[in-house]
Amino acid sequence: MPDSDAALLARSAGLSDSLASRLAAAIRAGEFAPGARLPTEKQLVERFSVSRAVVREAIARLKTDGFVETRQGAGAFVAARPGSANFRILAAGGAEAGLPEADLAHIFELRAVIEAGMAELAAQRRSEDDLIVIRAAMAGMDQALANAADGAAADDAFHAAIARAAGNPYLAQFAAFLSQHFSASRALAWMPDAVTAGNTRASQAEHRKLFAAIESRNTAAAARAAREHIQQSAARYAATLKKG
Amino acid sequence: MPDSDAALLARSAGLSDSLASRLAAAIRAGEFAPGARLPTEKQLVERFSVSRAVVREAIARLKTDGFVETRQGAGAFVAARPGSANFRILAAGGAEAGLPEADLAHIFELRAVIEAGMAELAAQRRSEDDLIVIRAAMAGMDQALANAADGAAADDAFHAAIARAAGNPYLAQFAAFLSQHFSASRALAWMPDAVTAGNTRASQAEHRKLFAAIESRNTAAAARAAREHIQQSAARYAATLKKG
DNA sequence: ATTTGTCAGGTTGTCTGACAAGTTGCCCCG
DNA sequence: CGGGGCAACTTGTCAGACAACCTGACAAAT
Repeated sequence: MPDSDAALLARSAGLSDSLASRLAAAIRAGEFAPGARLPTEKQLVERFSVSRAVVREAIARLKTDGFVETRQGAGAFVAARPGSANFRILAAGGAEAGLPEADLAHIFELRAVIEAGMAELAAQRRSEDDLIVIRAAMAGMDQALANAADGAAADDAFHAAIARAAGNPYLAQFAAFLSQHFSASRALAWMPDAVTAGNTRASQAEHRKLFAAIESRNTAAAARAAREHIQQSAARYAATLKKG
Repeated sequence: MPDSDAALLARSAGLSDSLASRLAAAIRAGEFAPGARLPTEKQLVERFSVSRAVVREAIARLKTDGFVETRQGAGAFVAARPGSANFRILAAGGAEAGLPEADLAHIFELRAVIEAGMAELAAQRRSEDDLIVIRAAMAGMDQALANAADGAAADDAFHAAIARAAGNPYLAQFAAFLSQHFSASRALAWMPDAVTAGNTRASQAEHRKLFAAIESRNTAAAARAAREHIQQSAARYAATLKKG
């Protein structure tokens, strides 16, 4: 980071956001080593020609991101493991921008790994109650399919029920976190076009296969079915995007 | 949330932190529905008897946590999926507190799923260069073992090299994120006690098995070996904790 | 009747100055 | 040489002001 920043921060994205990103980048680049002290608020004010309020909001953001810790009277220090407090998918750019296609493939792959592992555990641990909930979600999708209605909610419920059956809250939480990035994919899967094209029907067949494996406690088959479902979903999603 | 808050915020943890937690809790409790508008800064100032700076920092924190979005001139609005922007492991309590034993088991399980999936992909995609790096890390651990030195760094390098070989940056990033919560486990694995007890030697044998599977492109064996390694690590960790 | 332009009020973003609370280092005194 | 205490510095909070922006309503023009 240059000593004095003549090139000011981008005002378009908000001064504090710009400054926060800038400082985070500097920390990631090793410009400030873990444990080292950051410049004081006053110094940052002068260097970036912004008010102290802006600096404080930027620092606050870095705090909640786990990059720095502050001690009143002492200063702000780079955390021992900067930025490791939480896991983000979004590119540094922003929340709105869609992800590049290659990244999307990687995230689908990550999701396949998680869903396969979860299906395996669900096949081991599912209770009878779990089966009831999963069956209900499948019935909901069947009904939506018959009435040409939107079954996205039932789709969500299906995967959530499997996550619950796996009996690991962290795994479930992470699966939910990932699936959030695929709301577009699920919405697309239940659009009229997809239904008439048979995509939705194919998806439902995969659901059925997955459920059968979980019901019969066949862990290997469950993992295979889950992975297959995610991979096919990704393929259908890509195809639909290309057409539309 | 009561209309006027006579019971003020806990000053001990910082006013803005308290207020942020409070608002986040209110959102999670459904008090503010997704898309709904939050009270204005002025109203929050009056309700909680704090300055606007505190309110703004609290809102800023909620923004980076993905709970709210603000539009200048319009107001602050609850996000569509509050709190789903990032994945956290830490309990709501704080960063310092160690996790309960049951949670630790669940996280080990999540880690096993990830490492197994990663090993499988690494077995498919590893290049000759990848093998060289992995071999180097194993040699480093061998040397540390022979000299009774600390091989934790080489241990890290070994797992990082496999993550790299898997060719999926998101998967690697998440694995690194998870492994961060096990620095204590790895440090324990390389303590003198562990070495003399043969734990370290056992771990190294598992590493070797995993490497062999990746080298020979045996995906199933790689997944099995990775899972085994994580499970055994967890068992050794728990045993060491109980003794020490 | 519909559209367009303007305006006023409200809300968030930023600036400025000040004081309180806490830390750190140094000087002076014993 | 050691320790107490003070002074400078830093972060946390408060208060008031203006700028940038959004929203809804009203008036004018088509």
